[in-house]
Amino acid sequence: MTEQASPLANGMDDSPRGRLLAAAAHLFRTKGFERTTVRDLAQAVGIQSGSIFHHFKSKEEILRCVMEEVIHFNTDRMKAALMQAQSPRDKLLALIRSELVSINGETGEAMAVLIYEWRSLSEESQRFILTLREHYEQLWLTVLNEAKAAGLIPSHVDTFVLRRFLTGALSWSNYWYKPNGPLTIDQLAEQALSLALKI
Amino acid sequence: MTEQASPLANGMDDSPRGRLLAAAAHLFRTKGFERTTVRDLAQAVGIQSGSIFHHFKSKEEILRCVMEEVIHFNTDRMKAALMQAQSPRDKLLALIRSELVSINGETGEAMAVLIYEWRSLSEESQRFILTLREHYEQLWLTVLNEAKAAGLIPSHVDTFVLRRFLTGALSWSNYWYKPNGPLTIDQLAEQALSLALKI
DNA sequence: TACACTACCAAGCAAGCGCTTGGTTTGTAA
DNA sequence: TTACAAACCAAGCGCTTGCTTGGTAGTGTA
Repeated sequence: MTEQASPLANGMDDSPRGRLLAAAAHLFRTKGFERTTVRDLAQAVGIQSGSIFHHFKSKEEILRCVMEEVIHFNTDRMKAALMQAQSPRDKLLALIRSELVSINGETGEAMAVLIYEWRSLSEESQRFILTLREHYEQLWLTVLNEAKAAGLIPSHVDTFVLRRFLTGALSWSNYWYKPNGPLTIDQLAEQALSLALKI
Repeated sequence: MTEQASPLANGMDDSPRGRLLAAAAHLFRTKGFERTTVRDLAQAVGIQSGSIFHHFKSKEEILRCVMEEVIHFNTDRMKAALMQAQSPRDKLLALIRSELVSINGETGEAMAVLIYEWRSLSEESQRFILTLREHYEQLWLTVLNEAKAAGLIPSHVDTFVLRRFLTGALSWSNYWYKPNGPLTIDQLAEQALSLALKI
């Protein structure tokens, strides 16, 4: 019977831990992980820097948690979007739209952290996060292969390569797309779909 | 009468300064700018950390010089490639090929630094580097618009958006493409061209 | 009332950081 | 041989970093 209005569900709620994660996503995105100090983070939520370590055992654990939360949340969102779609074309549009919303919507900062702060994770954390991403990527490949089987993608196009092109193209939108600009997310998704399909 | 075999011409030659820039490109790429210390850099070229500041006045200046060198070198390469091409299709392929070589060839590490270490530049350096990039981007837009006029790109596709999709798609290859893998740069360029064109 | 638990503060430690300083070596050329 | 600049070393300064420590206020439970 619990209500959850927060964009990141159980992960970034109004608890002290949740507020720390939300502030971390913002600071890691704008300043970068290395340039963000635990003192910056503490100031952002109004506590002393030492108090952070009551909630997380290290600065790196905060980074890992931000990434973990955003993967879980956006994988769920993508699955939900996929369930609403029937045709291969609609399914692919759903994936593209979903990923663009992840990148440019409320979870955009955390997504940018996931994509661009990878190096700052320990090797152990990298392996952990990678296993979470694999499931997400499998959904993409399945839909792309369906679209190819349906003749929407030319036979000479490699779907692995296509997915990687799309990963780059869509994630890059984080650097230039302005939600309040002349282009809506839906229009952007249509442009991306016409990039992926030959029709 | 001077001969230049070095990939980065006058910028990253065998001078102490050139060796520092080459080592910096490698370290900034693999560890990130912030995680790379001047002591790391000094060790890589076999000098004391303090001696670095005989060649550069700050660590940030080293980053700026790496970016400056790689832009100059790759803009020149792209112009040369463009001169060899005639048709709009060949021109676009030349641009794509040239950018993929920049990203995955000898200048790959420096290109990755240019793309992903942007935030570590001072605002003043950002403005400076941005003016260098503008010329490069103008070449791209001209060719894309020619291709659109020739009917190679559908009229509903925005060439600004297309260029940004391509920027992301091509630069992302730095993260996954393996030069010694099953795919050659030329094959990758063909896949990217078939992404951009509807033919 | 006693106990346990969460959340936090105030203070500071050990290590690492970019960078400076004063002086020494090395190569070049008159 | 002398002169001079480029290249470099050895030492360390002042500061910031992530994190630790010992203790306290507030809240819920028995």
